[in-house]
Amino acid sequence: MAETPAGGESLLFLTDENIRKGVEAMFFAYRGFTADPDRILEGMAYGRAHHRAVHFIHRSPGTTVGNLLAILGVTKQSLNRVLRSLFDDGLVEARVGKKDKRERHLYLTEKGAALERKLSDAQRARMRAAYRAAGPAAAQGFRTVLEAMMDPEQRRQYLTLKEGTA
Amino acid sequence: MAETPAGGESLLFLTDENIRKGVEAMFFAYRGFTADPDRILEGMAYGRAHHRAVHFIHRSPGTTVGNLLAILGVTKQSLNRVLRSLFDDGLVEARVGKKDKRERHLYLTEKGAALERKLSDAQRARMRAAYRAAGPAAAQGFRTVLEAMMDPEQRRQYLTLKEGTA
DNA sequence: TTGGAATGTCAACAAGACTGACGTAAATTC
DNA sequence: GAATTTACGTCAGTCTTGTTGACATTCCAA
Repeated sequence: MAETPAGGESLLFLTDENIRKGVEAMFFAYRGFTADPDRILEGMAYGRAHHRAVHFIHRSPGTTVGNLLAILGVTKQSLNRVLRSLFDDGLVEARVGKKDKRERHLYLTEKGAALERKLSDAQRARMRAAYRAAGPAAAQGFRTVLEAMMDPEQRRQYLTLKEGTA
Repeated sequence: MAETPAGGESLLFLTDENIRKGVEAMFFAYRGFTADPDRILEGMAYGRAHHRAVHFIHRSPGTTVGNLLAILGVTKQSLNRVLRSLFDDGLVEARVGKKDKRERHLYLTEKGAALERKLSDAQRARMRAAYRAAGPAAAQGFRTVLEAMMDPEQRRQYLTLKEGTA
């Protein structure tokens, strides 16, 4: 067995054991990640699906239904159910496209923006606490690994978003 | 506005913008994280819930139903549905406790272990590729942030598992 | 003008979670 | 030894979020 290579590049961090720990960390952390918004939403007539829709509409105001479909990776029937309730409750409004009148551009209303703020404040508070506790280098590593874990298509969308509104 | 503090401890990585990127990275990465096992399971009569059960039974052979309940954070009715199908298909077996005969200790059969291997190999392959691409320091940071993001109770369970079978 | 794209909608269904209620056996406590 | 609590199973019903399939509308583009 080789000792830790002197020239850096130790691959000891790639053991099955170490990888499994990463898998379990991801499982437990995701529960924490969604816990706060879930708590806020329970009792309201909304769930995680509404949170996601509201998040990405906030993120990319004027996005189309089709675009949102691609980002969320669900069927239009599924998204439509969510959007309809958001329309009905006056959280989201759709404006017919100027160039292409088939498209609906989606925007948050004041009420929708308020909910979005409430949800993302809660979620960000936890993420910020974790970043602060772990430090800048760890936070950077965290993002690097997550980006490497995405499917290429998801990564493309993530990066597009990242640059988009910035 | 202050410039970057010279004495280290820059808190610039805690901006809303940076935190939001972390949130979105988590969202997209989790899709990748579950994609491979999901693909394997689709078509079989199983889903993500079965994967989780099989994973933790493999991880802690002889664990009790109540313990599994606590780890997975679901109701007994929900878990029971999953366990029943795993029993029926001969992937998991339950042995009555020796000391406390109310308890059922859960074990994977050969067949169950084979499925577990198939699923976790796929999931680990992705995690390993991400680790390799990101490097050891990033991998360490990744775990640190994830641990800081868990609820205290989840973290306790995660750490117990970590030390448990090692 | 016609084909295909973008969208909406109806219906049916499945997985996976939930609550509530009830039952049984075994352990623990009084 | 009786009463209570614990661990587990199960029946029944509900909710959210996802799925397919089918069909209509609108409208851009070749």
